[in-house]
Amino acid sequence: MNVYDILTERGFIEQSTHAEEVRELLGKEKLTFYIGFDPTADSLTAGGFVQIMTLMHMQRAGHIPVCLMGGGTGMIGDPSDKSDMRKMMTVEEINHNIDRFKEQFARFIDFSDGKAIMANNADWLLNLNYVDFLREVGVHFSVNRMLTADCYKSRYERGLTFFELNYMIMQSYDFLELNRRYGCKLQMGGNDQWSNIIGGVELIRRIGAGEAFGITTSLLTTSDGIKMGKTLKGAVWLDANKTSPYEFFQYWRNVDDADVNKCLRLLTFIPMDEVNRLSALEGSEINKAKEILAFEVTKLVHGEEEATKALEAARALFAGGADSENIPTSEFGSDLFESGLGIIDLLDQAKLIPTRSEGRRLIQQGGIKINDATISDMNHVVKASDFTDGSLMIQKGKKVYHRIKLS
RNA sequence: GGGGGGAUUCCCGAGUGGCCAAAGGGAGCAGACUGUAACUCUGUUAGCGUAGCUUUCGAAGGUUCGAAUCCUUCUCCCCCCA
Repeated sequence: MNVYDILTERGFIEQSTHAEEVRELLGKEKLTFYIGFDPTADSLTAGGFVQIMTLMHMQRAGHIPVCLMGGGTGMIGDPSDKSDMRKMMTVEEINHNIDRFKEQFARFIDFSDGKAIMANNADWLLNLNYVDFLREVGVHFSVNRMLTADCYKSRYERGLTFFELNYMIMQSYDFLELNRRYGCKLQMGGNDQWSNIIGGVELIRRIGAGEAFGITTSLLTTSDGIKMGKTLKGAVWLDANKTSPYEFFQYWRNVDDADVNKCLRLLTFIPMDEVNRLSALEGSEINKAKEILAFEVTKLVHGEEEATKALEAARALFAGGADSENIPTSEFGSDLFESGLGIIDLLDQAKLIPTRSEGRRLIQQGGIKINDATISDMNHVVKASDFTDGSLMIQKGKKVYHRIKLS
């Protein structure tokens, strides 16, 4: 099966510049293609994982992915989808982020024997000669046309700087440069990148550098069209230090019923007939599908061992399973509880609340339980005698469980 | 360069001397209902504490018993004209 068909079937593809031609090309030759990533944070997010899945599908089909780090474009910031200009990042921040990205990519993509390429557009963007660039590249862009692009349209009223207007040109130039360096013929990216991608495709074609294609993929949004991958703590990160495997697992375990199908298609390699069977489950049965979804995604990102731990912890907490070994836990010295520790202090020290006021609020509203008993007094004191076998369970709200162990 | 408008708590957006920690909506959190879902309803959303106190309305000063609201300077943004 042609990888284009696979991507279509799984719902990755949103738009293609030349659907039939690309499909044909992907079926008959080993194609070098690229996806760009802006190093705006020190870890990839759930949204970026869809792009990684795209890379993986393509690599499995024998094509050669180029992971382009936006070391140069990151210094500008993509104006699409941003209501205001993104804050400027320092070179140090950007380089640090790129290093983290590289580590993460290495977990998903095989870079051995030229099976994939890592590139950084800082290599060619930072030393561009302004006049040469304008003469070679700038002449091919019509400002009138650029302004009609969706990503700029929204900015037209709120203001768009020349600085940002150049983003599209730089990204287009990236494609040209990759085309020259590696014979890269295809650029993929999230659907919000459509304008920028067409820019590159047109540039290559106009300059006479041969054929070029673009494909955009589905964004990870909920059925309401809102971006997925956000939690109270911010984004869902792929970095285990920023989002623990358990939290990561729980995020997918809790997606809306309506989003199960999409997540299974985009975030796992589960065969489509199985995906369809799972997402067709009704009522509480669909929880099985969610569990599989959470397990599979966590396995891809954090490995099977961590996924199993997360699954067991979740089952222990929510389904009354026996093994509670993998539940999120903090250890405290037993001397802390000799004379008793205030409930607010405990929540605070276990990092379960951002402020003590939040803790009081939770208690007032009956959102805190210790060993299954609701705590209604905010002056409640937790004593050593509350521990069973040196362990105590705190429940915050309905879904957040945290165990305190004495050390 | 000239003229006009604006900057409010996570976001949007009211508020034009005390009744303002600041309306309303969004989003989040909690409770009820549930399937660790959705919907709906209720509560809640600066901090510390339960007496109240402290910090907050772009920044710094000033007027006043008292300012997010008035004055001065500054920074940034938008619009119109050139």
